[in-house]
Amino acid sequence: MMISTRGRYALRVLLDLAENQNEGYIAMKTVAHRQELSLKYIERIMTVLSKNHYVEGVQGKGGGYRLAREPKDYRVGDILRLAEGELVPVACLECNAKTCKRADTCKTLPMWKEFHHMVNHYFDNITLLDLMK
Amino acid sequence: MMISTRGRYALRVLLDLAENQNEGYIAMKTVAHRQELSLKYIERIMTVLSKNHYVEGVQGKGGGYRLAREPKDYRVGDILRLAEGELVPVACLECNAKTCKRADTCKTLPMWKEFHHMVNHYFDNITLLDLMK
DNA sequence: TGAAATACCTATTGACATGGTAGGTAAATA
DNA sequence: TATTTACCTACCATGTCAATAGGTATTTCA
Repeated sequence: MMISTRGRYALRVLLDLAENQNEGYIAMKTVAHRQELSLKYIERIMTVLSKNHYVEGVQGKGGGYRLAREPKDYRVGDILRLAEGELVPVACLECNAKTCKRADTCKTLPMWKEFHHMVNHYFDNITLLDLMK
Repeated sequence: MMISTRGRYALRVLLDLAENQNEGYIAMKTVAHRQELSLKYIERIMTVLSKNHYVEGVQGKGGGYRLAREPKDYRVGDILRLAEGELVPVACLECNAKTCKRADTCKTLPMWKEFHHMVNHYFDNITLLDLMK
């Protein structure tokens, strides 16, 4: 599995925020209920999004999260990479993978590389706005 | 991670067999050494390939495996699906996943479906012969 | 005919990721 | 002051991955 719940839930929450943008700050309790997700789990995911300025959080009563930019300025690829770590479908391509000594002669590596590129390109060409339609 | 070692090793072994096709039956001991893979692990992978007639195995001294068809008749997608199980990048799409009750209204599902299709299409359009070049 | 080499079979294991849960603290509002 | 919220840290159950271990059955070759 390449896309886990972390990335998928992050996307769904952001999408929820996007669709209710006019409501201002939205409590995760509300989103959790609407999306039928665990509040605690969402909170963990939002921490990352908040620290990377994908959302703005306000504590206290009446607080919550809201998008930091326009839906059209969120690329799905960025969201997934942030939530999941890297969007790498094959271990050989991980950035911290010690270079395989067979890399020079490996007949499959080019295929994996092209695939990797295709995957990222696919998700980078979809925005939150696209998903709202 | 979507493509694990099982699929990648299966591919490498088949590719090795393809490139040494004229040698007849090739012992996995040889391939394991050439590819720097664990013999025991390869054996487990080959069992599946053998049962599905991707390779023909002969026991005993001088035995080994050989391809059952021409390299051009092996699709990478088929090999990966056989070794890995399914080639599904997102859990919602697994065939045994109980249908999500949000599926009808889910705004992300179409994206996952298209992605899933793209992934399979990509690997189904590559053959062993392509990789040999 | 016996030794060696091979595919084939079953069980086990350590490490790690996944998908959460639990239990709080800090800040803001009503 | 009570309540609501984001924010923080720790923990845990489960499953998958990537092998390893130890054998058996079959075939060839000397």
